[in-house]
Amino acid sequence: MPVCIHSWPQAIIHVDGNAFFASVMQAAYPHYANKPLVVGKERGIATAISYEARAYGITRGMQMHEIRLLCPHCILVEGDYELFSLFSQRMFTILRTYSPTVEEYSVDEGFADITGLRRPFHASYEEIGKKIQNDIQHSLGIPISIGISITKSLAKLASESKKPRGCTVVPGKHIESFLASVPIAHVWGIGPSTAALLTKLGIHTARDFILMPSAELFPYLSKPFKDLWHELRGTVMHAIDTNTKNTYQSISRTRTFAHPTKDRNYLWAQLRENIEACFAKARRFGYSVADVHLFLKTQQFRYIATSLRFSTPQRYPLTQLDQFEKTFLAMYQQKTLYRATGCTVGKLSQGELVQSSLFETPHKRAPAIYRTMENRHDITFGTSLWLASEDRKTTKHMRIPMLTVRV
DNA sequence: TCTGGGGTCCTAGGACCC
DNA sequence: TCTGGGGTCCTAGGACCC
Repeated sequence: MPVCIHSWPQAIIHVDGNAFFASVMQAAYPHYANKPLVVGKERGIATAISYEARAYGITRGMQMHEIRLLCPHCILVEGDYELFSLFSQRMFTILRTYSPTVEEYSVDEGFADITGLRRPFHASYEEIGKKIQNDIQHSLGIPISIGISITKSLAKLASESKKPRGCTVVPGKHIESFLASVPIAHVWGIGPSTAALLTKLGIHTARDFILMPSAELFPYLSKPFKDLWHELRGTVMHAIDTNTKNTYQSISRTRTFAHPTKDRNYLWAQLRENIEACFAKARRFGYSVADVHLFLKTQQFRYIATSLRFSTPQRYPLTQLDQFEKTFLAMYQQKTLYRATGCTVGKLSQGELVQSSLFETPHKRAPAIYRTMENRHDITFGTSLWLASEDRKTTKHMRIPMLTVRV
């Protein structure tokens, strides 16, 4: 079976904002332009790194103090996520002036189907790609990389191959030669585990991968990787998904402590905050919650976890507090040092709370209490005071009045 | 990579049923 | 009671992404 089919059965473009968060900050604040800049001050680690800062060897996840050692004059800023979202929306608006079939894959990257646009634009696909790139650069002031090929997976690899400001075109005829230069571990969808497996099979490049016959390869692979094999050979397995994301399968919240701790009250307060945050987000999207997954993470990166299932989906964690606390106490061990807690809620259902079952105590006041909480940011639950006492070392003027809740 | 946070999808295998 | 086979549903956990 030949790998190459026609050069352009369809044309898919991948648009990738280069160092997106850092580039947006540089575009929005001209005095940051062309200077080493790192976003992520609020979390203490590098989230996005401008190309000027990369030259100093700064990498993702690096701590702020390490960054200062490498580059003392580096600008460290907090992320402005509303600003990033605004730039993102404008980037996609520009893309939609070329094609209605656009997928917003994430805040800083997307796909579009540009099949058949050569005639109306009197231009090659490469020229169209460069035009989009220039439009975005001129109106938003941020650099993007472009990849154009015949499937999403190939277009993504194409845009990855040259950053920043690359425009790489891979027609069907050139798939094989292009993929020869792509190490298997760099392929979108191949992680460390699968890369190790494929290497054992003698596959080192993406070209090796697509030239291995399916009869030999597929017994080792699960569905996503079989799909990827087809995508890289030019068969569309992943259509462009134009639906805007407004639903969730799960919502999670986890926080790593500034300092690891054994303190039971502090841990419970932290876990409680994560639970509240998950439910708050769920309510914002109109969800009730049937599954709650709680975990403690030890300093050794071990997870102790428990899942709970409600027969009646819940909107307010307050009504299940006793159960959560019992669960927490069952997981907690005095002598263990913990670094984080977390909560994931799942089995989300739309709509108002249905009638409580016979054996679950209804808490009629919960909605009113939560409405108060959501309108009054200076009020918090009693347990959060433990957070205040622990954080007092670093936070000088934290004001947390207590709301005593009896249910 | 001495390891932050928020997601999705897939699969093996157990439970249960006929 | 034993033996055999097949289907569905669900869950925990793996793998991967930005």
